[in-house]
Amino acid sequence: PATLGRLGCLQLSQSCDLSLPCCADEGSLSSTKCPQISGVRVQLEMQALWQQFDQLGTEMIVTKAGRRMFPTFQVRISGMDPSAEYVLLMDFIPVDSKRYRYAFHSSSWLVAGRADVAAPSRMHFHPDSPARGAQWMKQTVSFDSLKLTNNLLDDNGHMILNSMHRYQPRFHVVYVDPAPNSHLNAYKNFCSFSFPETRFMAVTAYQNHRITQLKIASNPFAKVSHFLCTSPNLINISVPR
Amino acid sequence: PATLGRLGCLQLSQSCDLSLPCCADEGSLSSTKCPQISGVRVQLEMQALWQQFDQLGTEMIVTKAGRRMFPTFQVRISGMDPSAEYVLLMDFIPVDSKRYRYAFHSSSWLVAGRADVAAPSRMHFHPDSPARGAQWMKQTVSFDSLKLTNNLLDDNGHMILNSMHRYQPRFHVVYVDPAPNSHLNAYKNFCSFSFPETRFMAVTAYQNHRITQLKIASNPFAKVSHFLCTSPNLINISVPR
DNA sequence: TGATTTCCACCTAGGTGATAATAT
DNA sequence: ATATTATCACCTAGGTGGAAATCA
Repeated sequence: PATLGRLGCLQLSQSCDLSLPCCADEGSLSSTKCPQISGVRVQLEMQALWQQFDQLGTEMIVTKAGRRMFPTFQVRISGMDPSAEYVLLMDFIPVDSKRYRYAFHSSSWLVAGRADVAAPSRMHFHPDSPARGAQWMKQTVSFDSLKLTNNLLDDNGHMILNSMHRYQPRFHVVYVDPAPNSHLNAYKNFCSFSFPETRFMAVTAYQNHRITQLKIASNPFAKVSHFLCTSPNLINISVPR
Repeated sequence: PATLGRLGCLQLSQSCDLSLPCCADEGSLSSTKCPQISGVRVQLEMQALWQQFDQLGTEMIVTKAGRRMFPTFQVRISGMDPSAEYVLLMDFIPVDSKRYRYAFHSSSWLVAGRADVAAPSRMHFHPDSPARGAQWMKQTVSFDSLKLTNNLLDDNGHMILNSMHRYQPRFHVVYVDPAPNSHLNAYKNFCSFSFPETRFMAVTAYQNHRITQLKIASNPFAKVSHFLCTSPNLINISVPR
């Protein structure tokens, strides 16, 4: 990420209001947005896989050193101004103010009290930022370099999350306005997208065995994946294309 | 590489005139260049290693599938306009019109006739192109994705070279002029750099054993490198930092 | 015979979940 | 008890030169 001074001051809400339907396109109020933003459309990649995880209750490992997400957050973008410059970012907002624990006997998540003090809120800039709309729309945009950590003092630019808390990934498209004083209407120059099926519980170790099995079956980096895919006693785990 | 239509038509010489000293900065005739180009300075990284290879007579493997260069061509750039947009590219020009063969008994290269028909001349765009000067100057620019092939019908965008021919890598900095009709003075909008110590012989298998040994000693991907670095009978091979 | 191709063992580099040890 | 940490074997992915086979 180069100097991003021209982005202005983005005002993003830091909580997910569940009383409103969490629609995939929060930027649909096109009349309030600049033309470089108003037409932007975003499609989640690997949606079937995300949904399969979501049905079981997605868990994402957080470690001190930082751990990648699986599935990886990937989107396909359309409707950008091909010659305009954009910055793409992600953040994670708490789904609620609760701390959870997993009840193995009932295989379900229970509320274990109020949320811990919020972890330092960070933005993850896609490393190709800034780039032109044509570049972003050319192919799938992948956040595979994004890593999750539970280290409050993390110095590697990873996303800091509280273990045993639920999070909603959020994706932002910011138009880099070359005009002077563009900060005066910065609110017109970005839009945000949330995909409910990408919500997850941050954990330091997997709790739900079925999540573990689906990770192994679908992540090529997880060990003995080839065997498990054809193992008869796990035949019920099917991995969507 | 995005659409590069604005680059105009570059006229680059396709031969290396050895009657002139092959200086590192061919773009020093600053009066004929635009301000975004005239100040550009380029420094070869790993120069000591390049020189060590050059003294032995550098060889680079070419394969049908494409092989990376070692050492990798890397440069540090200064003097760009931080906010101007540039494209960085490389090409390879024949050092002479000769075909060579290696005489093992004398451990030297002999002329084996006139050059074969020239391989299709290609440009390799640095994959980060186009980008602003600030981005390019921030850190070393590495062409580690560049691959060499001897396959005349290569379909992977690799650089096509004739085996047993000598080549001079060349590096180009192109200013992406946003002005209309910028093609009219495209010759002002780029500069080129050649580093004599990066010349090499394209081969399908190493000929000079000392080159093989230096590759093994200095390339972390070459096998048993750790052992060879400390092996007493190869103690004469020192790898510069 | 010299040059090229194919295949391979052996690396680097780094992403996995399992496990055992440790912390709270 | 429950949660976290460190370590590890085992993967993916891909860059090496060596050796044997093949080509011209």
